[in-house]
Amino acid sequence: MATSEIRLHEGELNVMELLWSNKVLAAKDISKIIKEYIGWEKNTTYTVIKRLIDKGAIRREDPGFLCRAAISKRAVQNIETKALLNKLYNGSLSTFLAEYLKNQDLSRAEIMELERILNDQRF
Amino acid sequence: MATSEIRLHEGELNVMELLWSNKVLAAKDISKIIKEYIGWEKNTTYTVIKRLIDKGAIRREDPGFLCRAAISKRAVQNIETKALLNKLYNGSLSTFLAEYLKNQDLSRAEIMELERILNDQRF
DNA sequence: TTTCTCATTCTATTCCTATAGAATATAATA
DNA sequence: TATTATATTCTATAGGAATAGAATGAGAAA
Repeated sequence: MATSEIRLHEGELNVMELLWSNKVLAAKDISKIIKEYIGWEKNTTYTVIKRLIDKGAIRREDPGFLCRAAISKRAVQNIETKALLNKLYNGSLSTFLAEYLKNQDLSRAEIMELERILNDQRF
Repeated sequence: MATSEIRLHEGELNVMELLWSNKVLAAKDISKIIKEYIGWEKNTTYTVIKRLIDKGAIRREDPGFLCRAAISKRAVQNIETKALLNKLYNGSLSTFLAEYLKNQDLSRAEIMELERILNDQRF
């Protein structure tokens, strides 16, 4: 169903991030920006935009070849996060967190920050 | 440098999971097990094993075409997790957690479980 | 309206993944 | 040892991703 299955790759996210921060952008402007920041030739960007339209991640509006995100960053985060949890952590956030803490080792301040985040959530 | 860059895909993880739970397995046995559980033809499994050897994720020992994981599950978890955090959460676990809590909504019990995990870490 | 420039689309290459058939080598057995 | 079965390697197809050159179309300027 619609947005629920859209997986985005690194390259595609370059474009989507732009659209998430700017409501609407013309394809030509996207290609200019990406040329400047990432170095892609304009054609590369157009190809990626096309793929994103095909995937349903971008809506095209004419005239002007305006692009608008058709999927929110939040949705993409959910999809990708779920994918990672399923792939390596039994689908479980607790497992994820426990492993993460074991593997990295966070400063006391960082841990407190996480606790604060959890607390905020509590109510 | 060595294991630090190894990205593994769904299909490859099927094989790695087996090696992470069983120290050593002969390629032929892996292919039997995967045939049974996932349905891949043996050749498919051999191809994937080969790729994993090339990538440095599996070490082959002969005679017997024995396979042994050359990268730990923990390392793979780290790599993939870091990739996700960079990709969508500014590389930050706090951002990740905050967003996750906003997006899903966990039961009080689940949140307490997370707090417990954080506390355990504290010392 | 001709020319030029920029925007857009088409086509193509390389590489990786998924998948497996065909071929060969090796081991088991008759 | 000749035969059969199983293990292993080789080769191949389709499809997706990254990347961009070439061709075309449309608007601006002369």
